[in-house]
Amino acid sequence: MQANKNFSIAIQLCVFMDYKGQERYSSQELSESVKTNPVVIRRQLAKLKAAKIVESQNGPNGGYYLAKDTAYINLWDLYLATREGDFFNRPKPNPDCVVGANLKYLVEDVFHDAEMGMKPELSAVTIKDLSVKLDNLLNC
Amino acid sequence: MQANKNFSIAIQLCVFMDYKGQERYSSQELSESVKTNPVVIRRQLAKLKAAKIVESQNGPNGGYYLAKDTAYINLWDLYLATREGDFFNRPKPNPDCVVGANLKYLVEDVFHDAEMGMKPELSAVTIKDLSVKLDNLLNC
DNA sequence: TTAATTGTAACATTATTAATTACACTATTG
DNA sequence: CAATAGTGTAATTAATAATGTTACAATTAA
Repeated sequence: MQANKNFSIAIQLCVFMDYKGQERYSSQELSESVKTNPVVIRRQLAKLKAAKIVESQNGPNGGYYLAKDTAYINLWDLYLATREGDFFNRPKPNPDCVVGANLKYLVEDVFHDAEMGMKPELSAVTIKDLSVKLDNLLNC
Repeated sequence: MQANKNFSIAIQLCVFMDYKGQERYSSQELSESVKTNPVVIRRQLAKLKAAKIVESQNGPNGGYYLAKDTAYINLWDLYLATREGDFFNRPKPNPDCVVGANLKYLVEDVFHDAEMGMKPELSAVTIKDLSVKLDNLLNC
């Protein structure tokens, strides 16, 4: 269950689109950056579109592009856009065991709080920050 | 890759051992609580043993037991004990793409910080807290 | 000495994830 | 307005990862 691999892929796609200065990117181009299939990328981008982080244009010369200034796209935005299901997985509730039956209720608050504990750290970093960092990295 | 399901299982095992007041628990008993195979449980418990959270005794009437007062076992302890690999998964570095090749370096700091952002929340909750909460839940 | 237990490796199975194929839909361009 | 290059997404297949199982050695209590 590497659901959160999609989070990293989303980051990579956004940094890629920011760093290269093109107007639009086809799912084919983007898939080469991540080394995967264009359809996989389109599925990821569908989530980012739903979160208003990217937009797309159909037809020839179409493709994807960032919907706003990358100084206003932070990693928490991408985290939420790609998040799915529960943050921490749990075994299925077990009705034959008082603990197994109720674990969900015991941990739901603290799991939620733990997840929210990441928000300040992830919010503090934007795609632009990462592009700049990449630039510095390459000029050394 | 739901590696963190093991975290929930570890919590369940510890609460189970605290809540029921037995001296020892066989992997068989514990596996029934989680509805899994005893060997799976022994593998989890091996990690908790390495972290000095549980101990075990071989032979007849042997089994597992908590190594210390549950007021001194918190969820961050269990998180660390069951943690494996990277917190956020990433696609494999792609040498053919400047972004894909360097993503790791771009995100390692913020991913680490995000993970540490959970520490205060998880440290604040002990196994004893959860046992008490379970008790309250059942007496309503 | 027997039986009940942990410890762990090797293997099998299942479930999840990712890749692929296929094709409808859209929009640009000649 | 036809051809083309793209997105959108469903259905299927393949690959991978997670989990479960078997087997057996080591340990220890009775």
